[in-house]
Amino acid sequence: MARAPRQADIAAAAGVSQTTVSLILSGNTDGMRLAESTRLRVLKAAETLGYVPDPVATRLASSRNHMIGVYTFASAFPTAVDGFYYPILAGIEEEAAALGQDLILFTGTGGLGARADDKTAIRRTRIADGCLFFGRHVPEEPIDWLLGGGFPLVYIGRRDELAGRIPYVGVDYVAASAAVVNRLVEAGHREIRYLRSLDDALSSTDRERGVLTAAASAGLPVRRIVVRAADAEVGALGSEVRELVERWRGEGVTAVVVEETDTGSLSAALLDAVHDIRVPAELSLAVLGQPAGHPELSGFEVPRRELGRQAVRLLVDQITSSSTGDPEQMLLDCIPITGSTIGQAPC
Amino acid sequence: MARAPRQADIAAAAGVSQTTVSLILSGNTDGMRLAESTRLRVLKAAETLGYVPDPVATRLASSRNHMIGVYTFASAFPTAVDGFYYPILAGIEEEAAALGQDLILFTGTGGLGARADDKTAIRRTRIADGCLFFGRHVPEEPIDWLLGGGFPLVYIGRRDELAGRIPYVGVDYVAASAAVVNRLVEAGHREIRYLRSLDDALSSTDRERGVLTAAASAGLPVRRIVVRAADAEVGALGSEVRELVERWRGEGVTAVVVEETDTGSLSAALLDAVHDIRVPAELSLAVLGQPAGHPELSGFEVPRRELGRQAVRLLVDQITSSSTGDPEQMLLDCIPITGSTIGQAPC
DNA sequence: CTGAAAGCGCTTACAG
DNA sequence: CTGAAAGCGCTTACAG
Repeated sequence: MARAPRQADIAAAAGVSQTTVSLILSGNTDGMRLAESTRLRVLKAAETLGYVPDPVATRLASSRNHMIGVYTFASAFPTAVDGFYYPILAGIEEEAAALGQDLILFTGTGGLGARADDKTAIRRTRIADGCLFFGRHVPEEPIDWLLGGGFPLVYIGRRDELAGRIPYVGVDYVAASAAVVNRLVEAGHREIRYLRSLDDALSSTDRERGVLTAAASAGLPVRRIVVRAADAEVGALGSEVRELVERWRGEGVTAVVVEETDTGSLSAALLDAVHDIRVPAELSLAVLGQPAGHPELSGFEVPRRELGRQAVRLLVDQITSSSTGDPEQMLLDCIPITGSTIGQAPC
Repeated sequence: MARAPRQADIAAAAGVSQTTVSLILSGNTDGMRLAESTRLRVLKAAETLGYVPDPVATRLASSRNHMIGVYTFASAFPTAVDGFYYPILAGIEEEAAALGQDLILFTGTGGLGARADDKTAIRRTRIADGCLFFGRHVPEEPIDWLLGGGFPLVYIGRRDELAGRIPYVGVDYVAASAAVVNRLVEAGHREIRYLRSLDDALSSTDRERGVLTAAASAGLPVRRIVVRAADAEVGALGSEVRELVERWRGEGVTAVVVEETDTGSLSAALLDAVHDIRVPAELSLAVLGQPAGHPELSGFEVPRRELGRQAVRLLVDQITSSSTGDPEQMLLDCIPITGSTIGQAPC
């Protein structure tokens, strides 16, 4: 079939120049006196020919394409942790649609078929007007390169690399975790254990900071127990946690606080381990981040969808204002979950 | 800071022409005798300057940018039906990464902030090398327009619109559904009910065709019961299905086949309705498409991840071969699930 | 062995 | 009121 019509075709049909067509179609007619009849003639011709602007050419000429990138360091759709990432992506898409932005998912291979390194792949994000990054890992060189070039970017999750120059939308895990411990203290718990995974991500260390700070100001030495959740085989992790719980019961522990990780394996192991224990009568349980499908668990929920939405807003702000001020960094509050697994401490 | 380097900058740095840079970087040096030293000098300069080809310009000049679009008619990340779409998207991403393609998610608003119609939004997909479409809806005009222009596209899900000219990757629901009924027949069931939603999508009518055909060839009049699953309020649907099940028990029904829809509301309602019934001793159950989290249900599973993967392969095939032959259309087999909800019919 | 030139389809000063 | 021209950053004949 015939090739797609372009502005030149419309110009020929309407008897004007291609420039005039561009001006009229873009609505950019402010400064010009234009015969209304000409305008209508051009619009009619465009309609008749079925004209659609070529977005590639538009972008090349105008350097805005209303596309924002999403770069994930692993897979954007990891199978093991569906419930974790999906709401974030959903929030990103929702807000992007609301702001009229298309999304480019960078798969990390760099579109070259070859196994490109992060460096090349990350640089490719420049095709978009700006980019969202997420993943635990900050490859400093290419991110610094983008930042230095004034390329708008926003990380999802708090970041302190590159001297704090990375814009991000994170979660206030410190406050939320402290609040959970306070709640336990108010319910009379004094022997509390905090179960966390072997993980140095800020989302983990921030939680720990909140727990330990709250415990300290309540004059309470919370014991921190680290298990190698992420690495452990499921079976091994399960029996490790079961032994822990058994020991704690002997030690008079009345409450356990557990960190939720992206895979949910640690909280799952704990839930399994307390299967025969009456919760909260015999033992209170609190999660720092609620796993999907467990609305009964007391603690807090991570505002994942909102995280995605806010990240898009921040990014689009950056793009449209092109401000070179301080990096935009913000923390979102978690959603407190009352649940039914925190009870009064047994006397 | 300085603008992004382009080929001209490399050319200046290496003391060659921009053409030579383009040739060397694209690896398009077959027909030319090129001093290895020049080649290295250019590559070095590109590396030093941190050159990244502008994909927009590349695309405008060469009509390839290693990006494939994903156009969904609603949201790509609908909240209600996570389990349904997620594996398809995961498959798309996986295969796209394997083939070195980035993904553009078209949000459907057309990138203009304004509420653009499908027509405009769909035409925008032309920015990519090709596009995957999914959704129950085929807006014939813009799709025809893309097809007519030779734009590579693949639908996810079987389509018969536009005189069968739409390339797709679908699922062989007819065969899979027939197999389920055959299995019930072999287990001695004669009074079977088929529960389906009020839905005219091919994925629904194909299932029905399989069920009815298999029943007919077994000499068995399967009663087809249509409930308005999709539209019904959850409560209303629940009680409607509960009444049905009660009636069926009085009629001596020994097996129920239920269609799985994207929201899963119908199978959920059925599971709830048979809560007090011993399955499969008193009643056998089969699902035409297994809902997440119910590995015990007999029937088949839709190969969703594979659907995404194959769609990408077909699309990339189209893009790279630019064949103008018959539309590529393929059906994937479902995965039979033995499960534990089909038993021998009570005598 | 390498470069000057045209062209992809637009936008945007600039000139009448 | 409208158009000729340059330019966005590439690729691709074509010419030496």
